[in-house]
Amino acid sequence: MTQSPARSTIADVARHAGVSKATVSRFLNHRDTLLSPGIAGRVEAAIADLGYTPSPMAQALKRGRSRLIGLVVADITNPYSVAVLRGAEQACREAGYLLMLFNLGNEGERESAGIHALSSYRVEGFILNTMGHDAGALLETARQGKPIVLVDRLHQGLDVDFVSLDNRQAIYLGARHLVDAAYRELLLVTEPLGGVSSRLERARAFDAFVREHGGAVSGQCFESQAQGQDALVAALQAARARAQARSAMPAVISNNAVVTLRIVAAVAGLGWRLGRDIGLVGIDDTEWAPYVGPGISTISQPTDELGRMAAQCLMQRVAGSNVPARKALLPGTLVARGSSRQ
Amino acid sequence: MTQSPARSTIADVARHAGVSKATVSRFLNHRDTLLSPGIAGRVEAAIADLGYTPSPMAQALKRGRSRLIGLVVADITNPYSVAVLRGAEQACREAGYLLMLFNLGNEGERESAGIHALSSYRVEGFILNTMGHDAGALLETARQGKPIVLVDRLHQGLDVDFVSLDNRQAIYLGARHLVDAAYRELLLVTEPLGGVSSRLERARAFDAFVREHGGAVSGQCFESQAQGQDALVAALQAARARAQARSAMPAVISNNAVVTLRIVAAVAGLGWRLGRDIGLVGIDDTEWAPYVGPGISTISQPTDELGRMAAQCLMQRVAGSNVPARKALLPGTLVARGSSRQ
DNA sequence: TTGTATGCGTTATCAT
DNA sequence: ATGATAACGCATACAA
Repeated sequence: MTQSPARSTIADVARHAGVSKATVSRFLNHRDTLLSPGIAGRVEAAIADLGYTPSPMAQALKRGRSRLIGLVVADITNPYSVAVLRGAEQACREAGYLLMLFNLGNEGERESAGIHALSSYRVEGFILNTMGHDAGALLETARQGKPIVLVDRLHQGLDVDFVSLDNRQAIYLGARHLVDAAYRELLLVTEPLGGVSSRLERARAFDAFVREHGGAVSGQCFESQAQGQDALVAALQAARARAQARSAMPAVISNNAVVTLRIVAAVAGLGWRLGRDIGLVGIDDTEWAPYVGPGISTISQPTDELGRMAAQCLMQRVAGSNVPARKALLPGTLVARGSSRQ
Repeated sequence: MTQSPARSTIADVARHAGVSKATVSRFLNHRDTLLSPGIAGRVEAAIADLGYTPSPMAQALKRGRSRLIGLVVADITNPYSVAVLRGAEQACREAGYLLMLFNLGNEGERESAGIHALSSYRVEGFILNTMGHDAGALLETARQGKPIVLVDRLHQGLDVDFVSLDNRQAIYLGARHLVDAAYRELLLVTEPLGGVSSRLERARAFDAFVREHGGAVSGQCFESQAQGQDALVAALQAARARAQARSAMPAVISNNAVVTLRIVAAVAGLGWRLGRDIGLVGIDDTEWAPYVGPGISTISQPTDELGRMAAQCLMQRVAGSNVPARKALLPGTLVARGSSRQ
């Protein structure tokens, strides 16, 4: 493997074109304003000749701007995170930014480490989809004037842009759909609330929905943990018993795709059939939803939009905008399938 | 939002501790070898006081080492890519490297742009999971002495480290399992071969398997495209017809999770039942595999291992190792479920 | 319009 | 053992 010449620098170009480094730099940055016709051509040719590309590192050092955006996700394995990531990456790229990714792998304590690592690379802003269990590092970067956009999860005491599914609308959409399909005993299954804003909001919206429907509809909330399949099975059985006691039909609203699979497993274990013995609507529409059991009804999140919007909010801030913190709530859409047929 | 003081530099620390910049730098880099007891303490205190962190940008500029690894994936939406990414990120982080991600979004032509973008940030090496339709940029970076590790897909004319599922072993494992379950008419469904090494290898292994079994087992290969569901349905029907003509059972081997879902959809559309009317083993074990139909039998790839190994190979190269290009083939494991019960 | 000189935050080479 | 200084690649204030 022939070790080829190191990549050329602005000095090389200058020498090659017989001009000064400053001139080359000007050609790069102020081509239109300050430039002499003949020289410009020579510089351009030299750049092409040497295949010169500016070093973003050096530029960052000089300008204090890195054209880098930091993205911290709680768990890259979560399809939701990936979907958002996708949209965000696209928007950033189109704006000439590159994304630096930090995955917490569900170890929330590492959030601070992630922020610091990215921060040290002088990223110009952060997109965060984390639990927010580490307010310190965040407050610090916010105080340093680095823009932050929160996705899906709000963090306490942090007055920054926020992009999320309209949780209330989504829960109402799903619950109403179930009620319309004659289900009357509802169970919201969520991962442990644990102060996570989106989960709390959904739980609250669920309560509100049930309350608004007086005695006609009754509902409970169950916090499911990965290890606690037995408890989930029990909760399902209890819900069905309550329903049968008043000759009603039970149905479950699932808080995300991971929980949906847990419910599917529990239902299968009980020998029940979705849509016949128990209804189900899950938040997050996945590629497999149509093919599990009779098809899982879902509330689809506009994930690409969420990612794009997060990135765009951030770009505005990076560009200097100083408007008050915004909250962007995007609506979910219902995809009805067999699991909620009456 | 109070614009807090800019982050402190090595000069600040030096002033604070009443020493020279060089001394601080020494404390940071050669603490053990050259150091006076008292001074060290003062520097350490100053660093703690000011919350100083070195700027990787400046370090990169000076050292020519960025502690950055570039990861280019064909499609971040592909669960396989994500799984590998996960393993790679972890290994990199543990080695003190950060990952810069570039997603092609299935637009292969952007590969060159991605390589160049990352390259300009002076990443120290590349992990690539792409189609390799753009050999130019790759050859160039290889010639620049930047290590490259290919994951899953080999690129022509590029003699670099390669980490992948043992495709032959995986296909044989799946095919033998189906034959053991009394399926005799096999159909390999893959995305269009199009010169993608992993797909070609699997197709070849499949052919070899069929050949080795003489007339007892017969097999065909079908290239499925996203838009061509009808063609897939027809291929399935044809396979079943061939099977029935010799009173045998048909079964499908799917090349990856995306194709598996297409097959599931086609089978559902035909009103067939997996495991009864047609067998199925899919490469890639996903979270939903147990819950689709009677459960999808799969060949599970050691994705985390693949990612880790790719990263570790790269780290070795980055550290200067110059051993000949390696090929690491990791075995898949069979997860038998309802879709292949005889 | 172009060139010279300086500094961004580090590290390394010289001195001392 | 420590300090002054140059250099990494670039952009800019200033001088010409």
